[in-house]
Amino acid sequence: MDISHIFNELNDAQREAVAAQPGPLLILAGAGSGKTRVLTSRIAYLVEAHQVSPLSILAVTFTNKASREMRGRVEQLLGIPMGGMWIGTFHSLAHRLLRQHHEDAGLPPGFQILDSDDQLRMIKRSLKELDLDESYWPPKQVQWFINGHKEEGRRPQHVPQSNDPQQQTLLAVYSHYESLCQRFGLIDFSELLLRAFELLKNNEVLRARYQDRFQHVLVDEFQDTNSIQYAWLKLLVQRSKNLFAVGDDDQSIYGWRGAKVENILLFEKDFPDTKTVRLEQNYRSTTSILNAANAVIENNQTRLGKNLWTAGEEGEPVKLYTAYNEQDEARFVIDQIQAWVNQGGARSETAILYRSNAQSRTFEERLINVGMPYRVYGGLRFFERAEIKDALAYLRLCESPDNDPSFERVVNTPTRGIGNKTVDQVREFARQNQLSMWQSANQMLSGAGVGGIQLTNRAASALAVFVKLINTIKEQIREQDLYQQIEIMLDLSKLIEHFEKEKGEKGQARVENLKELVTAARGYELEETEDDLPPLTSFLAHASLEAGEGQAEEWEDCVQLMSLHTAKGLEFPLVFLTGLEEGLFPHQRSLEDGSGRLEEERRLCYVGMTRAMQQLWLSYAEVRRLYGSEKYTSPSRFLSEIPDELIQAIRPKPKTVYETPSRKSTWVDDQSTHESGISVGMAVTHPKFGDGMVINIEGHGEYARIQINFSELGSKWLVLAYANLSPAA
DNA sequence: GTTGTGCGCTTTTTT
DNA sequence: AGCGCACAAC
Repeated sequence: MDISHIFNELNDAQREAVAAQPGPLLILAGAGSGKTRVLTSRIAYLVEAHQVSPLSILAVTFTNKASREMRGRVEQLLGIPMGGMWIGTFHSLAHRLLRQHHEDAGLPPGFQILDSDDQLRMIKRSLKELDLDESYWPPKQVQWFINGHKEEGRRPQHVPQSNDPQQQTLLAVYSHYESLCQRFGLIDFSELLLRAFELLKNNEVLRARYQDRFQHVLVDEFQDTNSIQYAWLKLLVQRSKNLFAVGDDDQSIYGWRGAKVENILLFEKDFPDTKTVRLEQNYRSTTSILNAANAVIENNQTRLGKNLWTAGEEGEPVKLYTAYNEQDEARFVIDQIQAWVNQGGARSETAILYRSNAQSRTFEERLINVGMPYRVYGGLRFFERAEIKDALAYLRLCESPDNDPSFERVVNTPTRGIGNKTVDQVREFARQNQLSMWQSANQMLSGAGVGGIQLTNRAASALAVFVKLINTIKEQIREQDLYQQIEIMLDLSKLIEHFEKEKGEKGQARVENLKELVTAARGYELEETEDDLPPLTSFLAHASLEAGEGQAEEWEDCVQLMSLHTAKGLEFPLVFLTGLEEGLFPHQRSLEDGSGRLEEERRLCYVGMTRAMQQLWLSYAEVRRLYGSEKYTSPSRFLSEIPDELIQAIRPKPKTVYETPSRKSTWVDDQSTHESGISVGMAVTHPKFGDGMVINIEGHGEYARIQINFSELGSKWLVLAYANLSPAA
């Protein structure tokens, strides 16, 4: 079979990786080195050259988006649908395994997934039942504790004994939480992974079956795997040893949520005959950008070592703008984008990156001001919105009434006279009798006064209305199409009605979202799904595992705003890396709790810089308003790690002494006074544009251009000779 | 059951 | 500063 079409587009290192003999393979793929191409080509190669059946391939990614893209690209490469190939996120694959073998995994057939919100509620409930005060035991921290242990594969009984009373209490909550979940067949995200791991570990027959089936396992973003994910992979390839792992230690930025870069080192230890291939040729950035990024990452001590190079052109030097404050920073960045657009560039080719989401605001304000379209990534996604979660809770309750988080969520939404007191009583009754809340509600309504808990008449009748409502919905949606089921539920529950009453645009948006849910369901039904679950069950699982895109993607040409973490894996011709200030980036928190955190920040900086294809702008503000108060900043240490000759500093005013004392050579545009006597910082009047302040001067004599920030129009570049300026009164 | 007030916190994000 | 949350008053 002719497989040249797979190889044609690859360089030597890529080819070596793609065509390597089966066995453990570790691909260290630098930023922009064609990582995804290698991964997809490998799959295509296995199928075409080695006649490997798609059925025996398992490919794992971290996000649903990445899975979809990978499947699409493989299918494109092979020209055939790859329906039989298992490809998905760790969580979705684990879910699939658990659905198929729920009995072996000790789960009821209708087990439900808890998202982190639901998990938090469940933890709060555990705290309450154990009589622990939430202010001493912050639920978030308990959640962190529980997930941390699960991600390390530890059940409560595996956590090392400790005399620390605090540890013991946390452990007690962990145990209690676990028993609650088990009792009602609820599974949180980390549980999904842990259960799937234990399923294979403890069940020899199943383990053998999947080890035989998946002859080839491939993982993307291997540096982001946590302990349990790696353990699961190891178990799967125990026999075949055919694990193809692609990752980049320099792009490991999720250590704070349990990812273990060390897994890359362990890999070579766990599989002694591992073949390691380095992909070091970068196809994305100019030499200037790459050199600057390399200079930064070189400061990390714990690296496997890798040096990215490019055959591309040198390009423009990386530029640094020192802003007065965050507004000046925003103004400058957006002026540059404006200029880019004026030269024919697209807005969507530009990205503004920042360390923390709070920084987006200043940029947004400015963008709105100049009327430039933009899109902010991050924030609540579709399935995370309150109204959507309400609707899903109704559906879940109809599907599996013992789902307590859903019960609590909608028992009084819209309000129907079931207050806290009543809910507490139901919860307490459930606890005493080891029942779900749904079961409790039913029993309390029928068998009068069991267990000494007595509902008032009013509460009882309100609760009865709710129980009846759920039963009615259940009855009405039987035998209906998925989207009709949702429509019926929305109608009977009066959810739409409820949000319509909500004042303002917000209520309007919520109603829209609910209608969108119906549309989403319609679309979902048409897709072929990989499981053979009832549509509603399948849809609900899908909703838990995939949060959905931010906004419905308007394909308008707009500036992209996102955090550095979100930018990983993306690329843009023009990139602004903003807020390079000590305490902000690297973040204060990382500086405080040491142990490798700073190196992770540096990797984050590296990730940010390597997003840029043609031009990279760095910026920081000398004064930044944060949490209400103004703070004088000092430039990020990462800036001083870039050699002077690779960076060009541009400033709006004469440099002051205290910053970047090391960088003296290349102040290209620090010209602050023009021969005519006009200088930066001077207030001037323009006959047409009015009053403004000079913020930048470029060039000399009659060719000089001058940038003025007009009080009414914002900043503009003018040719000084024609500007006809006069000193402001 | 809804509405108002005061307090505390504030990195990054996926599933 | 701004938001979300918990509790108190209507």
